Amino acid sequence: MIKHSDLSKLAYHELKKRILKGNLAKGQKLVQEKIAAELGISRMPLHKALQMLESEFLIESIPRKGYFVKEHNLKDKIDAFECREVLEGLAARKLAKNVDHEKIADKLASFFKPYLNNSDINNESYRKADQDFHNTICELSNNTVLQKMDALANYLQMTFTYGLLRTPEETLPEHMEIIEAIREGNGEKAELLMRKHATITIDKLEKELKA
Amino acid sequence: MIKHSDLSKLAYHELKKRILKGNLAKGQKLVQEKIAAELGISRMPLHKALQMLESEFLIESIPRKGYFVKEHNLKDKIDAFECREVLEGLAARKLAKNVDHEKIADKLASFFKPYLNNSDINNESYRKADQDFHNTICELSNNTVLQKMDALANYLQMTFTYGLLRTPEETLPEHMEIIEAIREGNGEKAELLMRKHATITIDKLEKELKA
DNA sequence: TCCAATACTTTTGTATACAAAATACAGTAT
DNA sequence: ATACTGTATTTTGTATACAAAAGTATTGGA
Repeated sequence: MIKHSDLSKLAYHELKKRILKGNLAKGQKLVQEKIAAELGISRMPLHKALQMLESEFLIESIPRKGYFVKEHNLKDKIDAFECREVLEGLAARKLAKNVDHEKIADKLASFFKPYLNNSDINNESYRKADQDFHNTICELSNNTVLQKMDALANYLQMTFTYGLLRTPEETLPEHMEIIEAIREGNGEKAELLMRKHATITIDKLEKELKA
Repeated sequence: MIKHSDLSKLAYHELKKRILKGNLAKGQKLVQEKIAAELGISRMPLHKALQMLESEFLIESIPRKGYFVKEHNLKDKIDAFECREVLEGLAARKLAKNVDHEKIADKLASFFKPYLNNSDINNESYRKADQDFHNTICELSNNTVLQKMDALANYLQMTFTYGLLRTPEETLPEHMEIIEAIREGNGEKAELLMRKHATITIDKLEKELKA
């Protein structure tokens, strides 16, 4: 049990939290000296933290000007969701074709057990299960590039979307269908269902964009 | 010897070049002080460059140990290619559904004009056209997340694969088919063909993996 | 009053210095 | 000879200092 103080990681997590909580306004400039003083560290580890946040698209750097909190509009969310659609489709296909597809299906199903035959679903808790479901699918995909990419796309979408985009009543059956396709070992079906699952949400977002 | 304009960017490009050329062996440790002295800069801008390379999966950092040139095996290449398959499929679909799909098809076709009805194709030059084709598809997709992600996946694959994986005679007709689907405005067909195009290459890579 | 040129302040980019951890090494005990 | 241990060296992590660019305020002129 070795604790590395690692100031840059601490700064990274603190700033990430602030951006997500909305404590730092979109478009706001992040003055290095100011933040460093606020966090009680020097600019060097802070700089490392800022670069990590930049590679996650949370902030952006303009040379000789500084770092700015990125503004994410609906279009960006849709873009991220579109990528997630195809990436998680790929992940679902790979899981279904995995030799352990039945075990994997069991694990995925476990996230939703509490909500089956339940007429009064707690939104916040279901949201967590939904997140676990999508994350696990990519983690088990056995594709390292996919894991990193989906984390990004997923993240961009999650971060700036508070609450559920669709109701548990709507998405729960879709989730279970995907899980069953994986259990059957039907890769093409699993991919198709996963993509359909995402497409419905994208359509909803696009209607918002037009409105 | 480097002019004082943007030392970190210059260091980034220099190191990237060295890694790609293979001047830096895979797994090799990058001692900061040493490289900084070599490039004639301090550790601060070098550090920035190292972090940029890390976010591109070219090197990896182990806390308190240092940065190491990443080793990319065949499995990693296949992983990257699988992501590219679905991401560029998405891009092709979006292009076909774009109002300007005919113009886009013309632009894409222009890359391959010199090779049509040509029995003696120069491999190196065709490789460049192939790269342009794939890059342009993502650039025109009008999806910022896709653009960045595909650059990564594409990059990982390109970097460590010298030469063509399949012959021009084999891939040229596939490219033209994709372009025609885009010209027709048939998104589903364009996506399907693009994925098929990638899948054939993945199968080839997977056979190598087993051998 | 308005504009522009210039001085001043702030902020980023870069270099250097120092502390702490990791690594290499030598010497000792078994 | 080998394993262990304490010490020296190397290397990373962090802080501070300074130079250059960007931003802001001020002053002088029309």
